[in-house]
Amino acid sequence: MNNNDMTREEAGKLLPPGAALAWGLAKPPQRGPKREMSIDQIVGKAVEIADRDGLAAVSMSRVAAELGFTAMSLYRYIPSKDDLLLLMQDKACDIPLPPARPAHEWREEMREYVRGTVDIFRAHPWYGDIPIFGIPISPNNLRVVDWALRPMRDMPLNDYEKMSFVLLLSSYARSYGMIQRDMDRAVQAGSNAEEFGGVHYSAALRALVKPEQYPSLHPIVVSGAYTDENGEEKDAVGNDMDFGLERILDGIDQYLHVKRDGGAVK
Amino acid sequence: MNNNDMTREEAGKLLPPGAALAWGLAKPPQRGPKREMSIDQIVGKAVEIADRDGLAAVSMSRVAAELGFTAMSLYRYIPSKDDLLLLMQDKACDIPLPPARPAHEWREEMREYVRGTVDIFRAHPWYGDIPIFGIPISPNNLRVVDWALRPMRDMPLNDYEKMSFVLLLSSYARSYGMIQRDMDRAVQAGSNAEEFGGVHYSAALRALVKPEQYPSLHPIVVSGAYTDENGEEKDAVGNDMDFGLERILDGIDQYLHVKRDGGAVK
DNA sequence: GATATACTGTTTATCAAGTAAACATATTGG
DNA sequence: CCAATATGTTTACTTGATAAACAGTATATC
Repeated sequence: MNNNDMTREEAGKLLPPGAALAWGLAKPPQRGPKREMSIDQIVGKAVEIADRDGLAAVSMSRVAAELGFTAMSLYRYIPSKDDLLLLMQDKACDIPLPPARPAHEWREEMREYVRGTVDIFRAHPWYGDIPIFGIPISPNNLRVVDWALRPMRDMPLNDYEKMSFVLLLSSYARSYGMIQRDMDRAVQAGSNAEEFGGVHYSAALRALVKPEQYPSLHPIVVSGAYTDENGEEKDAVGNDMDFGLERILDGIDQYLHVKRDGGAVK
Repeated sequence: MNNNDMTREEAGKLLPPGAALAWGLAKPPQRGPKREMSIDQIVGKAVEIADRDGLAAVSMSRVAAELGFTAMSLYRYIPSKDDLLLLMQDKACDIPLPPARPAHEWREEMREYVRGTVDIFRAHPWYGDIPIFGIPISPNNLRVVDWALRPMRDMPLNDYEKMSFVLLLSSYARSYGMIQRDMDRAVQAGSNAEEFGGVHYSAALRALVKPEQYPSLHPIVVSGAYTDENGEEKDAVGNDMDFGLERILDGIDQYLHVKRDGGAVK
């Protein structure tokens, strides 16, 4: 099928409106009064509010109010709140990427990708709260996917294998990003009030997680490793994120060897 | 600190109300009229609604109405909607676990865990839509964590290493579960209406994802692997989920070897 | 057994949020 | 110049969570 000669306008119609906006597929209006806002401005303010007060604080009225307009005015720019969320998500992905590395440094390049992704979750704690609608389809989000693929450009892998590795890395990055975010929050809240989750939970869980029902989990709850008290002393092998990540990289590495040498392992 | 002699009641006070309910930490009322509902019944109905019409369809009024009561009556049982969501999540984790395997079959046991987790996402497509509040603290959810730990019971790993491996497996399972869910949806929607995402997007993305801006992603979009058209023909190495999973298992395996043999690889 | 108490489910009432529709006003292509 | 098309605002509707007051009911206690 020859879809390659589809115009950007046509493409815009196939995408959800928010995605079309993110791609800049919107004919600038020819008549009518000058616009007093811009999509960038709106999304920027929304991100600002979410950074400050969380995603739940982002309402159409709040965003509009902080820009000095009424809620309904936003709908002249963005057709729905879901679209605003998509645009926020894409904005959070608008980060500078480090330069490419030589092919043999693929492990380090993958590490950079995972760190960079985790950093998005830390920089914008609300990022992980946006419901996932499906595969990424917005421009900056796709640049991040492209980044994930970059270290594999010279690997003898087919497209599905590459996508599988992207999934491996990105799902780990997401989960770790969320954990990291929660830990950031705990630190912040812990300094202010002693009211935070983890510590309280660990006492409760020790009373509830019985060895009979939870034979494998029990010792880990008792030791405090489950609720992650004393969060630092585990840095023997590198930090927590790196440990899991290196296992993934080892798994990838091994596959490459097997595929090249036909079964033998390094 | 000697937290072990905390009573279940005391523990309940430290947990969010929803979690306390999930653990059954609620003194049955001594006076007043007989209760006409039960928590199980409410949560069951909420799950039923979510299974049928999605998480957004679960409102206090809808749940109450389908049980023949008013919205406010639910608050006599569950203090807030967030608590209801936690209970739903826990209920979805109430699944039968396969019997333990001998230690040397740890790979298969981990596979079973990942498959089982993915199946939760498929059985309850709303499961992944529930916002994550932190680490699991409800009983069935923790049984699943215990399951994940089971294959590691005899491994020479410290608690943090075990938790890292759990994170590795569970984050992969979550991401793959969500993808699988979306694919299930696409199949369902595709048969009814041709209106579904993936296929439409792929045409649009081919027009937008230019090789200059997306050098690594472009070929994959063009081939259709990104939007996952022709979802089957990639079964050369086993199915899609297994491929990534085997890399994780290889990574774990290798670590075990290195740790035992002090650096050498199998 | 009477009654105060602690419950039950209901009714009524807020409040917030998303968004449709109608409106007055501002630009600009023809 | 003016019809057409925008813009931002006002008004209004809907849905959802949940607080508060209420009327009826079972039990503990006297």
